Amino acid sequence: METALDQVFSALADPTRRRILGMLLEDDMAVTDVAEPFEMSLAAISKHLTILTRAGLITQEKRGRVKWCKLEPLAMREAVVWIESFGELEPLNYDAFEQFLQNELKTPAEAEDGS
Amino acid sequence: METALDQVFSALADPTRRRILGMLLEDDMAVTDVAEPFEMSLAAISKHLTILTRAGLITQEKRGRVKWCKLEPLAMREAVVWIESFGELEPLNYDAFEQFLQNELKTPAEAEDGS
DNA sequence: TCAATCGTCAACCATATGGTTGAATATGGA
DNA sequence: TCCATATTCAACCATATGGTTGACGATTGA
Repeated sequence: METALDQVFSALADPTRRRILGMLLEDDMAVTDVAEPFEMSLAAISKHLTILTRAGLITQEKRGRVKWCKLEPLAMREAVVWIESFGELEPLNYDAFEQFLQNELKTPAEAEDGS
Repeated sequence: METALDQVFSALADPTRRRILGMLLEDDMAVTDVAEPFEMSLAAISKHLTILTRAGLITQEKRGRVKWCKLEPLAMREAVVWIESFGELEPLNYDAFEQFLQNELKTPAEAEDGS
């Protein structure tokens, strides 16, 4: 079984996908616009976007005939946390971790004071 | 051309290699000893170690007939820096994260019932 | 000296990955 | 309605990846 971490790291291992993430930092984008600066087919970019979506690094929402891509930096932070503390995290419960991150992002103040 | 970042991220994308890195956190190890807990051939582990070496995540030094593997955590820094360059990444709430970790590190049963 | 140990190499295999092209499926707008 | 636009699908291709086995070279130690 492929873990979330596997998917995040292998998604980040491709320069095209990292460049796409960098573009999405500016703003949400339509698939066609994401593909525009690349010298490869739209279908190829579409596949890259699927990989980024499965890794949780972006989400895609279809409005009309346009599918908008949005950066989801949460997924990357999981990777950073692993790198920064991979020794201690050995038997990490990823479900609980995900919940922790979700909670923290949703209500930072509440998460801080534990209420 | 494969960048350093490509190599680090794709090296980290494999669970066997992440586990090896975790083992090397404890201490330097001989190739044979690295391979021991895995249910795969020594040759397979040797290949994984080559990949980790090319990514700069470990170094290998041969003393006598034993080749010692040493963790090189600085190589991961480049990856962290790339990820953190994403401005939208809110700084992690380390206090809350610490609490989460403490809870995680208890036995699974304890963590489950929250005691 | 000579067998045992350490680790890699070479050949091979199955599957994954990253790309292509052309057809198909919405949806929007005139 | 009908065409253009947005995106994916399907088939295909070349190469990469992660594993195997068996042979091999280097080194140790009895």
